[in-house]
This record gives sequence, structure tokens and C-alpha cells, in this order.
Amino acid sequence: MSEQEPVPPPEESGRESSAPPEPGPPARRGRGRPRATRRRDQILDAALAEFGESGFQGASLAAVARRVGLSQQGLLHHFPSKEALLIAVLARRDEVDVRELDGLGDTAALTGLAERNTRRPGVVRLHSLLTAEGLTGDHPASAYVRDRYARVRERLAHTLRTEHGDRLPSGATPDQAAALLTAAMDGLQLQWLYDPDSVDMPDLMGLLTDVLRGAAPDPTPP
Amino acid sequence: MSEQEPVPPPEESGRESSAPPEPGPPARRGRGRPRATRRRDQILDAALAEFGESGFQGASLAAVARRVGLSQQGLLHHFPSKEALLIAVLARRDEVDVRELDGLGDTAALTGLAERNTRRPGVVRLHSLLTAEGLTGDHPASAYVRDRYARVRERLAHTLRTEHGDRLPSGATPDQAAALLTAAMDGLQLQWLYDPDSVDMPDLMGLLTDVLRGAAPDPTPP
DNA sequence: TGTTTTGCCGAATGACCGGTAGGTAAATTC
DNA sequence: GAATTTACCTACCGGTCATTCGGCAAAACA
Repeated sequence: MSEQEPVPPPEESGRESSAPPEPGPPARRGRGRPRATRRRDQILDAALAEFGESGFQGASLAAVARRVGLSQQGLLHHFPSKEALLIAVLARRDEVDVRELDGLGDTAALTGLAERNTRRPGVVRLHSLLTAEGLTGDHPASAYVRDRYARVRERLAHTLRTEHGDRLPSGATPDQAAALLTAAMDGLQLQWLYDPDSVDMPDLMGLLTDVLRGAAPDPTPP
Repeated sequence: MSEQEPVPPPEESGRESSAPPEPGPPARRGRGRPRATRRRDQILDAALAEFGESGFQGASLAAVARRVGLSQQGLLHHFPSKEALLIAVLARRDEVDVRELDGLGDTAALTGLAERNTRRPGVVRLHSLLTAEGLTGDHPASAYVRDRYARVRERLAHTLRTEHGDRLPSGATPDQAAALLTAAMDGLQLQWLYDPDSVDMPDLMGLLTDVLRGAAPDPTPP
């Protein structure tokens, strides 16, 4: 008899923690999820957390398994390989991501996104880590990141174009502004992760959008 | 007799390739560098390139050694450990960095820095990779990155303050602008590394500085 | 010339890692 | 209640990695 130590619950889930249960495959049995899927979700939560802390390369399957109170091979029963596990994590992340992207209908929504990110450092870490790791040759996250950049910039540029036409009041084109806003978001996340107190992400994102839209400076003197 | 294959010369050195030889310890012998130091520099060049391609965690000592036509143990004769090697790379990088930081006397210099970075993707990759890796617990680059952020932001804020006082025409404070400029630089580098053609770093950094300084939009219509 | 130092390599070590094979017990299905 | 599927484990394997040890030849030095 080996006692297992299923380590405390994960800090944040891939599915938005407070999101209403999706109207997909109907919940079977008394318990919430369709039996088999629950463990999978637990594992994905653990993987998200572990990859977020150590990166994909840095994390070991054993470490992920330990988080759910499983042996490494028990974990491999649910996901055939480490890479498959990452893919699954990203796929689930993608659902949320698409929803968030759709939410960027106006530029102010970026500030809201920044604020929400403040409350889920694990996800932000995962994103930052994978974006960098994806640069190294044939990393499983490369395509994901590249694709994500394209979508985000495109979506943002589209929004800006509908709001301001082919040139913002500041003189920037929608494409330029999109690239800058995306870059600022990523860069601020890094600074914030290193020193949360010195960087106010929502505030700075709001400032940048205002400035790019050519808003007049705040009339109230300091 | 085992033929070695010392792989072609590195694309870029840690010391600025065209910088004048430093007036430090006098060059001994006919050849340029003081005998022993030359191999060390070769190794550091190789390590910079390798770490830039695979990251610190992802790179192996053997791979670095191969680049200089050395065995892994031969390399360890010059640097006692992998970590020591990274530290040495960063220390050498620091010299250049300080010089570049001093060059940021006016905001326009940022555009110049972006342009120079376009010509040394290896260094940019190293920087991006290590910044992310440094987030993972007790990484040898953590302190370096944290410290670097502090210095860069401080230096930038100082420059902005001398140029514009306590508030830029755009309404941003020097500290805010410094954080945003730093973030944009980092973020643009990532986007640029993923897709060099779609992102014009110098152009966008120039645009951002202009916008933050509250410059009027370019009067010439598209 | 003899001695020491330097530069380097071959071999070995121990840790860890991802992944495979085979088995077992419980749950599910019939 | 029998058959099958699912969930998971123990044991194992081949590979890579950083690091250590001991030795050897060339260079530097005396």
C-alpha cells in the first residue's frame, strides 16, 4: 500500500474557472463531467501549471504526474507523449483564446484583458515561456505561437480599422498599431512577471491605446 | 588521428565585431590576443550562438564544444561548469550592454538600437530566450535579467525626464513611457524573430517614441 | 635541460528523462 | 455473471546530460 499525495488543487484551470459549463457532450452520471474526461482535465490543469513554472523543456512528465497523484506511466496512459500533452494543453487554451480574441471588438477591451491576466500568472507565464521556447528549432509550440501572433495582430488591426479607418489620429496605421499593442502586451507581461509591483499592465495598456488613438493628454495636472 | 571539424566562424561576436581593440592588458606575441584568452573568446562566441539557438536549458555543452572543435571535457577545462559558461557569456555581453545603455542619451537612439539589433539575430534570440528562461525557478540568468530591466527602465526614464520633465506631451510620465518602450522593444523582437518580414522594428520603435512624445502625425497622406 | 604549467582528451559515473512492455484490478458492458 | 474495456502500476530500456578522474603531450619557464 503506497500512500499517495495528490498535492493541493491547481491555482487556475485552462477553462475559465468561473465560466458556465459548456453545452457540449451532456454530463453523464451524478458527478459533473463525463467520467473519463475528468482525469484528463485534472492532468491538463497540472500540465498547464507545471509548464508554466518550468517551461516545456524544463518540465518533466514525472513532475506533472506527481501533481495529480499519478505515476509517470499512469499519465502516459492518458496522453501518449509529452508533446501530445502540450498540444492538448494548447488546444484547450485555444478555446479560451478565441473567445478572448472575439472580445477585442473595441480597443478598450485590451485593458480588460490585461487586467484579467493580472489574476492568472500561471497562464501568463505559460504564454511567455512558450513564446520564447517556440523560437528554438522544431519546438512543438512553434506553429501555435506563430499562428497566434498572426491571428492577434490581424484581429487587432481589423478592430482598429473599423474604429479609425486606414490611419489612426496618432498617424499610425492599423497594422503598425496592432503590432505595437501586441508587442507591448507581451513585453509588459515579462516585466510584470519579474516584478509585479513595478508594472501596472492595465494602466499602461490603457495609456498606450489612448496615445495611439491620439487622445489628448489628461488635463488634470499632477 | 581523428580529424576534427571546427565548424565555420560564428556569425557574431559578443564584443562588437568592429569595435576597436580595448586598451586593457597589452597584446602579447604576434597574434592579436594574449594567447590563452583567444580560445576563451572563441568558446564564448560559440556559447552565445548555441544558447541563442537552443536556449540555456536546451543547449548542451557538447554542442558548444563541437562548435569550437573541442571535446566536451576540453571545454570544461576553460569553464568549470555550464552555469559558469553562461555567466561568462553574460558578463561579456554586459560590457556591450552598458555601452549601448550609455548611448541612449536621447530617445531617438532607441530606433538606432532597434536597427542594429536587426543585424544580429543571434544576440536578440539569446536575449529573448534568456529573459523567458529566467522566469523559471533559480535559473542562473534570473538575476541578470531582473537587474537589466531595472537599469534599462531607469536609464530610459532618466533620459525622458531630461528631455520632457515630469510629463511627456502625450501625458505619459517618464516611468510609464520607459516601461512601454522597453516592453515594445522586447515584444517586437519576439514578433520579428518569428517573422522578420512582417515587423519593422526600427520603424515601429520610431513611431512609438514619436507618439509618446506627442509628435504631430505625419502630414503627408498615404 | 629539466621542471612545471597549460590545454586537452578518453573513459567512466550517476542522475534523469521520455517511452515501451506486460501485467492487474476495477469498472463497464453484454 | 462473463467478457471486455479502462485506468493504472512495476519493471525496464536506451539515451543524454553535466561532471569527475587520470593521463598525456606540447608549451613555457628555469
